[in-house]
Amino acid sequence: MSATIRDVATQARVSVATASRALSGSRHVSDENLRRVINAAAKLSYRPNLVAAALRRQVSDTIGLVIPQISNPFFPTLVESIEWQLQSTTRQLLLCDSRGDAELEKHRLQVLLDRQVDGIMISPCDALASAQAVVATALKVPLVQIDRRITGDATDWVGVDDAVGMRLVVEHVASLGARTAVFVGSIPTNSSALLRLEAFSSETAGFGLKTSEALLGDFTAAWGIDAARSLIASGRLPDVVVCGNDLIAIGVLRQFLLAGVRVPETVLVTGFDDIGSAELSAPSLTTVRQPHDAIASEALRLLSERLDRRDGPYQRISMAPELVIRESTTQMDTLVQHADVPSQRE
Amino acid sequence: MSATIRDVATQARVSVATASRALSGSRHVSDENLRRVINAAAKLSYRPNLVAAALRRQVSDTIGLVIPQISNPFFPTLVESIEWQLQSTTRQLLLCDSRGDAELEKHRLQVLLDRQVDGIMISPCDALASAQAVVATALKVPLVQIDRRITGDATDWVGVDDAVGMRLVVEHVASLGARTAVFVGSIPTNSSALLRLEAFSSETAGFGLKTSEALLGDFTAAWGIDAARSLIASGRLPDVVVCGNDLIAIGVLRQFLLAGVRVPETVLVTGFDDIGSAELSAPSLTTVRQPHDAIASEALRLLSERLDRRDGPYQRISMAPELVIRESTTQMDTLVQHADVPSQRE
DNA sequence: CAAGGTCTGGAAACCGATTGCCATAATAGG
DNA sequence: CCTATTATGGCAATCGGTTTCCAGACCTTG
Repeated sequence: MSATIRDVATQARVSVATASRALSGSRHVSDENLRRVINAAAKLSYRPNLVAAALRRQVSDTIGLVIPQISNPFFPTLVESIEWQLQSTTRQLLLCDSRGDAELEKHRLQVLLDRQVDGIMISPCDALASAQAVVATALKVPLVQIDRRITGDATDWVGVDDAVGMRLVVEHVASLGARTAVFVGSIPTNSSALLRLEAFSSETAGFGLKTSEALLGDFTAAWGIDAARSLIASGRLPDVVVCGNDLIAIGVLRQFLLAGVRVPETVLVTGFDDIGSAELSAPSLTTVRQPHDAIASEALRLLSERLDRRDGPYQRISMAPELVIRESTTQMDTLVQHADVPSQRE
Repeated sequence: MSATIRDVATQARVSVATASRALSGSRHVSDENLRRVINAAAKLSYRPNLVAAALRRQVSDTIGLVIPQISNPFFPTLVESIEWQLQSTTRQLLLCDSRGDAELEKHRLQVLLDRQVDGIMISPCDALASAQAVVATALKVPLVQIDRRITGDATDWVGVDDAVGMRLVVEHVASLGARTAVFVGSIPTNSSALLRLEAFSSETAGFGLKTSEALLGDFTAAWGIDAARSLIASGRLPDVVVCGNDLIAIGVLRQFLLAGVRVPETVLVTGFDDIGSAELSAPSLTTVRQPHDAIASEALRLLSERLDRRDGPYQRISMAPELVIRESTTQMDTLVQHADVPSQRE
């Protein structure tokens, strides 16, 4: 097997304590011994066993990340930011996908605790059903919620300001002259779904837009397609379809295209998140850009603060998002080319 | 702090050995003692420290996964499959993103080894530059390459059969009457890029398609956009643009749409991978579907086989993909609606 | 009834690091 | 010159489990 610190110590003719100190620099050792230990370690290609170190130090240099679904394209970008920023520390990421199932999520949290993670970042899949487990976990280990959060204010949280994002959207479409709007979102079991829905209601009221009943499903393109189909079937399209996230919006765009409903000429469409395909859809999608990097770095900052001070008041950091205006709310030259295509509906 | 097995033993009035055996079931203990240990553990809400167990058992129940880039939408689906299948074992996933950088990748592998992972799954970012580190790592721990692989046959591998996939594509477009084809792919630094490029050449030759020089960049939509722009600028569009992956194809579609080049009427476009947005693009994309779940389960099977038998011949498992025919190579009713739009070219 | 086997429990070693504590040497201060 | 302080090294405890080894009880079997 591979060399242990005992082998290094023997080879360097010093005690294990000295070898350990020389390698970790935790205390000063004489130049002579330092040199011998370094050489011995190199000669044996010594690599410290991090499991053993974790056991003794009671610090695993590992943080757990629990997300609802990695295949929802919003999360990979977030994971990427987190993973990248972690990489500059010595910490490593233990990834868990809860599949949107609070029971499974609870189990995952338990396993992370058993593995002695130093901290946990979680985007709880359900504002209510996740609450108990998240709170219980937060009592045992530094925990920061990210993006989504449970109801109540039991832990640190960092995410986008959904209300501001929705305001930007509504303000924008109102300025384009939209008078009627409909919200296509997700059933509000998680905080993002709920906050966006609420913000849509209050902002449309504020800007004097007429709304009809929101269509609620889940955060998938498939639901966007269904919703668009019902809207078309209802025979009354609003001026703007405001979607709860980009996936839904892309589904809506897709279905409108198939049905010959022209976007943005006949109806405007907006999304939320700014996932990669938002700028590649046809038409490209006006949406609210989430500041992943900033969210990731704030989350890590909160986590390390908690490591230093386990008590202290909880913080909620909501980051202002940015509106990205694209074709789905703009008359573009290229789309004008198709202006002679007969519209399916008035 | 939380209870240890010593506390449980004391509470149950048995030795730690008995407590351990009762809880793990590694040896039979009397009904009476079993009952007492179970009760004591429940009473103290005992949870075993998995770090300690890992140190003693020399098994961490952790496997490392190294991928080139989590934000490339192909990988999240793969990660999801792996993570999900792992979940039914007791193992956990340590995720590493190499950012397409062989040096970083090497460092990540080293850290995984230091953490005593039981096995590693890696999609090497560079067929040549990754080779040394991958081979060296495979000597120390069971390792299976997944999707991409290094040149040479040093380790187990499981992935899609790129050649078959490309044959399906070429066969399909040839059957639609395409006579000229151009490949838009990635510079062949990784195996997927190389194998698809090579297969394109041989299959087009086999089916008697004329090709012009391949356009090579990277596996991004941005490159697809660039490539499409050059194709248009060159003034001679082929009958079909075969792309190295879906992201590129989506970029190509996007640029063609902007430029008024009609797909599939004027030119056919195909992708590879079948990422989520392939069926949502406009037009939806004909592509080659990767069997993620099968790849993931085979990879895990190979890994456990290696855990049992460290030696033994290396296996390469290539899974046959499936062709998914969509609008980008089919005349669809909805697109016929636009038939009166003047074509931009000839 | 003796000899061998099976079953169960406990003491202690062990995994591989880190670190508290003590001993010794060297240096400084009075 | 003697004491106080600092620098350095090593022994051994420790983290929290698992597992080896041994002992004693009980059971078979010839």
